[in-house]
Amino acid sequence: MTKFIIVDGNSLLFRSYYATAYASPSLMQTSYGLPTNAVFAFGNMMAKILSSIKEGDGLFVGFDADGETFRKAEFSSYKANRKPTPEALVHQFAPARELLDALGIIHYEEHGIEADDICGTLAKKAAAEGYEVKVYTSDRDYLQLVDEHISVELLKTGLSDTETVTPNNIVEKFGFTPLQTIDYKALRGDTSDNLPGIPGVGEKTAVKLLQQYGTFDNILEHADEIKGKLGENIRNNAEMGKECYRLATIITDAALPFGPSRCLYHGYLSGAAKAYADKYELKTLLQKLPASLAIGSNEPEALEQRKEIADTSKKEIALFLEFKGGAYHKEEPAYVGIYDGERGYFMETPDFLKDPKLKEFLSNKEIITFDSKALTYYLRKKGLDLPKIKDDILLATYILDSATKSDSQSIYAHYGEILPDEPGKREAKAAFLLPILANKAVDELESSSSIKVYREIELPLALLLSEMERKGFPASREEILALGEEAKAKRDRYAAKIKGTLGDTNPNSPRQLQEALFGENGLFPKKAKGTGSEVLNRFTSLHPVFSEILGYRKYAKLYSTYVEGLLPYIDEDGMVRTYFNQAMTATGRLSSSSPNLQNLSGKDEEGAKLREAFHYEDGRLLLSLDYSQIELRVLAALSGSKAYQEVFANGRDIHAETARRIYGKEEVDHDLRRKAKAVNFAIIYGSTVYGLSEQINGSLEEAQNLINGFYSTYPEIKEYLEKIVKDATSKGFVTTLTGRRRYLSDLNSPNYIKREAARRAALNAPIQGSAADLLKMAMLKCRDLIKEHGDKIKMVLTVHDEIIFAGTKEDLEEMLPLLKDTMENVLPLGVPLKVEGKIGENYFASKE
DNA sequence: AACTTCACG
DNA sequence: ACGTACGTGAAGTTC
Repeated sequence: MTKFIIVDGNSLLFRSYYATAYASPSLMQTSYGLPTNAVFAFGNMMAKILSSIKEGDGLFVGFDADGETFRKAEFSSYKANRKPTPEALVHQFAPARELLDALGIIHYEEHGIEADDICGTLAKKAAAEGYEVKVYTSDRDYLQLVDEHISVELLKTGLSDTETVTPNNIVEKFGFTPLQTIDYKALRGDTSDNLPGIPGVGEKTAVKLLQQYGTFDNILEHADEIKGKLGENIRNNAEMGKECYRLATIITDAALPFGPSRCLYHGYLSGAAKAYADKYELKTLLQKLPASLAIGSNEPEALEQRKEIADTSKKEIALFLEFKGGAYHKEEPAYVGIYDGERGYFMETPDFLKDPKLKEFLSNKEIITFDSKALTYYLRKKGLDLPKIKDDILLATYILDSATKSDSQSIYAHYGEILPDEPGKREAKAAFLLPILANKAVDELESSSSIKVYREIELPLALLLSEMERKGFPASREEILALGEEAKAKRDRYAAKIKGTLGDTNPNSPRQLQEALFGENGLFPKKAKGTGSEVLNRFTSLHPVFSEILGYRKYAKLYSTYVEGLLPYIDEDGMVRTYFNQAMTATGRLSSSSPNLQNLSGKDEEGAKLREAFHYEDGRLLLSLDYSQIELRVLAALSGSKAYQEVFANGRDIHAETARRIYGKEEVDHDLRRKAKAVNFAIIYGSTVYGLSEQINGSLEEAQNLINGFYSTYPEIKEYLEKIVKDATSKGFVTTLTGRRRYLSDLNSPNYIKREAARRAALNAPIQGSAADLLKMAMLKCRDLIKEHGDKIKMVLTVHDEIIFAGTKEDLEEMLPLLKDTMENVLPLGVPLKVEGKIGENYFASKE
């Protein structure tokens, strides 16, 4: 029989605190002042539990997430008389969970469910699946779970010992059977939960009544037979007793996002445990942990170099490749690190690539990688078939926390591992650790309900992106060069004019410009600070130099960023190969770099000319499909505002319609529409009244009136935004449609500026992030659709709300309506999505 | 390395 | 009384 240990984390942590709080005159604490007495005792207890199990046994810790539970909702004084949790203990809540992470122990908590319900549900499930379950707790309510396959270890005060309760000894020890635990509580109540039970019924009377009548229900039925004050009390307090009965009943069918099989214990990483012990200065923790369950201290001599791929029967293997500067498009990795299920080793890249076993190796294995987009790009470049990718640590850690730094050093360090500097051994150890890290990361993804985004969106998307990167986006070197000559000439003409007014001032230097324009001896002393276009535009009527500087900037930007900057990236075959960064942004969007193809100018005449230079030479055309106002439609969906949704459902102009409703006019001119548009954007950016007033060049009062008007027109949006901030403040993160999270620790910052910035980010991230989710899902669906239709066209670029395809005119014309339909129906939102598309012979023409 | 500016959604 | 719209990347200057 396989063991399955379940721990009530809250119960153990409280006992740990009180067991040590009185014992030592002053609380244990770290050199930086954090109390650690509870985590110390908690850690010792967990070490003891670890010593009692072996690899493959079940081990799980459940916690209460917060005070808001259904019991509280049903019975307002539930646990109301509890003493407030000591502050020194509160500070140890997070470290206790961190300890479990460091030890590789699965734990879970969920808003609205108590630890009992989580543990109870898991205990019954595990027992049903044939595990021998043991539950550690100090709470006697758990005795109701006891059955043939579930025993309870009651923690004694002081934690020195536990009392084992089984079906065989429960009656002897307590006087009632497991299920009578609930009846007992209905009668006796529970002072610590503030449940009164039946007045006048104590331990003795409760046991006596249960022995006579069996159940609380039966007692009520025979209440008339019970004489005297006792009978009277029972009859008068039956309702309260029933209430207590309900509250004491542990839920054993809670909807948990995981099952027992996810809680099997696979050991702890020595590095992670050490990092934890160091951080909290727990000197004796490590020696108490059973060495037999330690993993990760791979012997350096085991990380050997090999000339050939080693034979292995294992289906899952790990590959780790690192490219200089992350430039996997052009660099060669010096070594390939391999973990084959038994050995961690490394090969020189040429040995790996020319190994006769490579093809078969890749086609038969499932690969765990650090960065599957880089790996698959490289394999494509080498003309190799792509393996099945099982896990990608870079993507997994990004989904777990979008703020994670994406370099291997930081990610391994997060799991307490340090990669050696020595080339070769570094790759070997990194590969060796990948399955362990993947296990942990996947567990965390499951408990944070983010496994779907990871498996169904990000992992498959990596493959699509690597293909897009590899194919490239077409650019004409000659045309860009010609554009550059023009831009350079215009830039220099402006430079000469500026020199006439400002002398040797470098127009590229904001500092020198500031001095020359607004300095003590400048043109307009102290008239403004900063020299951004916003500022300069305000002065254009006073002196020609302001427009000249703006002109200079425009052509300087065009020349340096879009001509000089871009040319080196145009490959021999006329393609530009960008990197789509998939683990970069805070909200879930992609970004593009080296070069950035997501910010090519395109708004004015010069931008048009630039975009015209992006085209094929072989007759293929481009098709651009973009979502119209996707973020505002997402807001309509998320907020549930019927009025806002209707505007889109009726195909109306959202800005004009918002203006009509705010101003209460049938006819709205351009200016009113412009202002309403600003409000719509202000809402999704979480902007303040002041911010909006700046944007519309109006008064604070006008801005306030606009916002008030917006909220009274769409009251659900106001409620939605308030709820976002409230939830984010208590939970510490916001989520998108797919459950993608963004953590915002600064929502509780004492610093006003940081707090407000976090509030705005909290308001925007679900909107921007959900739009990103939709686009990514649409990309995957479009790829599948293209495949179904014979792979005649290719996806080549994506820019936040747009996807660009390439192919012949005929093929694009055939696919356009299908792709448009796929994008518009990517997910039912309760508000229609609108996609506009056009085929053109260059990037500009496909957009106009 | 930090700051400023400006290109995009 | 604070300061002031979200998310990016690249280039140039200044420290």
